[in-house]
Amino acid sequence: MSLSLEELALKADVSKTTVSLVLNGKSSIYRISKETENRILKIAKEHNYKPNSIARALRLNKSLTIGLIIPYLNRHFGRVAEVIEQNARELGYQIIIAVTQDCLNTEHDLIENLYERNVDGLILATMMNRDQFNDLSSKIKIPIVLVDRRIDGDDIAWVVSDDEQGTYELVSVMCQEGVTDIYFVGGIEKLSTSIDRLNGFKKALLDKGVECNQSKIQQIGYAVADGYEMTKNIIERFSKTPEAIFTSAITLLEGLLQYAKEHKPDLFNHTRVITYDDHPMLDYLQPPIFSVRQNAEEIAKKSFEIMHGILEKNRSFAQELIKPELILR
Amino acid sequence: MSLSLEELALKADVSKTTVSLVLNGKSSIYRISKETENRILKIAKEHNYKPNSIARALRLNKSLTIGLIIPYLNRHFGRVAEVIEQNARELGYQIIIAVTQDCLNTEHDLIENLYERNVDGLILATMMNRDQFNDLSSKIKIPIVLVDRRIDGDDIAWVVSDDEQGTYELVSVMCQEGVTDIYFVGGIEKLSTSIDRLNGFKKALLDKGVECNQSKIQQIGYAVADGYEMTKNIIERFSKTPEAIFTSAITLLEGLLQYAKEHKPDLFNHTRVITYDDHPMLDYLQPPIFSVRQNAEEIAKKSFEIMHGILEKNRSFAQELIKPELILR
DNA sequence: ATTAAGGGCTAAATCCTTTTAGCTTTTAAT
DNA sequence: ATTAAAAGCTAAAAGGATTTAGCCCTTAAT
Repeated sequence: MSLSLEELALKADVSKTTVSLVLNGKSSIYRISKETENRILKIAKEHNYKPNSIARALRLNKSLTIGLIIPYLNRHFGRVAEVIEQNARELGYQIIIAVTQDCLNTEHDLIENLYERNVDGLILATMMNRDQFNDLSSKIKIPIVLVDRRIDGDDIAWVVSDDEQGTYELVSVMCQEGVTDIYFVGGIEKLSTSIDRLNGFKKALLDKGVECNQSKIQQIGYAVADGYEMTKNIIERFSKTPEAIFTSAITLLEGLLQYAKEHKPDLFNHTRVITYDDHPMLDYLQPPIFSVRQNAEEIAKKSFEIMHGILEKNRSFAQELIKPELILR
Repeated sequence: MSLSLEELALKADVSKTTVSLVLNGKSSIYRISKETENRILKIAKEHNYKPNSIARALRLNKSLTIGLIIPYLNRHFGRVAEVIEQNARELGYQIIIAVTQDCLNTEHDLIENLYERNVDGLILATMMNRDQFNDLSSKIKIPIVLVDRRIDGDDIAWVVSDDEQGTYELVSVMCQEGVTDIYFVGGIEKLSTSIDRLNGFKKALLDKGVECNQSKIQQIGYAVADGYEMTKNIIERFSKTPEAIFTSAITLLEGLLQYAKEHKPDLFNHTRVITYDDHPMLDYLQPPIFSVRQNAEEIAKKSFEIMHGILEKNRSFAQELIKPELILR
């Protein structure tokens, strides 16, 4: 294992140039004879030659490595990461992974760090706004594909779930059942996921002729504790128990469930709960909680596809809205 | 950004050797004058110089990169990966991640691949047996730390949850309540996780004077479908409904729940269910399902710690059994 | 017989750092 | 005044691959 071009050249009694040319399929361009070519290929195979990837990266300024920066490796992003890795591997790329914990500074540090470490591209679930992103783009000369959270812009590549449509459809189901007194338990306000889900939410209500009351909308963050807090606010602030609550992430649903268990065990007697994000365990909760399942596999596949297109087929940026799936129980 | 040693040298009007020596803190060893040193440091700072990590890796034969190979990026391994990444980052290492889907061939390919890509070490949730591992070790000249699944051997580094003890304690709780007719729904038979959990299971029963009937033990695999299958077998083969079922992973519990929902909605009326692995949603299932929570954070922390010790403090291998936590609801 | 074209291969530069061995100049000691 | 030691720095090699420019030899053409 791990012998060098030079050693191969010695064994084949040719120069390392020749070996390199042959192994890179340039025999005919450089008129290496069939005989020499076969000899070299045979010896390379016998010794299971693999080019030293570091030396290659140095020379070619190309590391076949993609940086993946996401907030957490939770169920959703874990699945996204898993599928990105598999797709990447098939095309010879490796994935360097790093988690931000939804901290903007950490995100910046990580981007800089991976950039300096010569990744060929970055796939990013970002917290940046448009200005911050543009700043970054001007400094960084490698392709960036946003995943899960988009930033508007004509030349920004992204792949996200169709959050607005998904939420719209889910909330519409409630509306069609005549339930329109729905509370919105939201995440980090400025992220596209929040904005889009809130828009879908409002649109569904408007379609039923209901103007959404601002007091029914809360947005703190995506942590479990935030879900707990927002549920608490809803239950304690209003005398009337809500007809329904929409949590815009599974973590927020967890927070809601926790609050309900501790302080409002009869919540489900009066209140329907629906949520963005699906989870298999929801199948076993009583009463049934309707949900929207994001297609993590498709999101992952497309985002690497776009990256690969930019890196190797000089395609330019692309944007993809992935259809989520309504799960009614 | 990204200017080279040579360019810095030009600006500082010294050789690149001098710049390199200064930036690597070897000024005094090589008697570089304070004045020159400061000048170089200042210029380097002004231009935010960062050494090209690829060139560095080539020269030093050290990439500051660790390969992490795990079966899936599910909740457990996702958390492990997340914490490993954070710990690694603090010490200047990057994590290259790859998933095997519990396929031994994939695992082999990945190990070879990462090894050729010059990772400094491997953290591995392996499917290999001892012979396969020894074979590998002789070929591969970088440190390996096993995580989650151990292989017996005096010189093999591993960090795993104390599966035997955890299962023992959990099953003992049932026994103390007088429930000893317990069925074992297991995973991939040859893995240490399965072996240890089964041992803990048997030991708990033996302590109560109950010899475990082989027919109550099933081991297919860790997939949800396997859990479904094993539950089906238990329910359909035996006329008497079991007093209790132990699932040895959360995925197997999911399979059980699915089967129960479809074919045996009254399962919980007669049967207690306990499981290895915890999950927040379990808090909201009725009736309560007792569980064993693995300390993913500690597992992750220790495994990187051992790796780091081997790489930088020439410590040798180490083995750590991490205490899990009983969760009684 | 000379030139041109083509066939078959390679030397050397390049990517950027790190590190060894050693050069030149100054200072101190005898 | 000579030698030895110290101070301050650098040339060049090494690490392993890729690629450009070009060498040498044979064959064909004029």
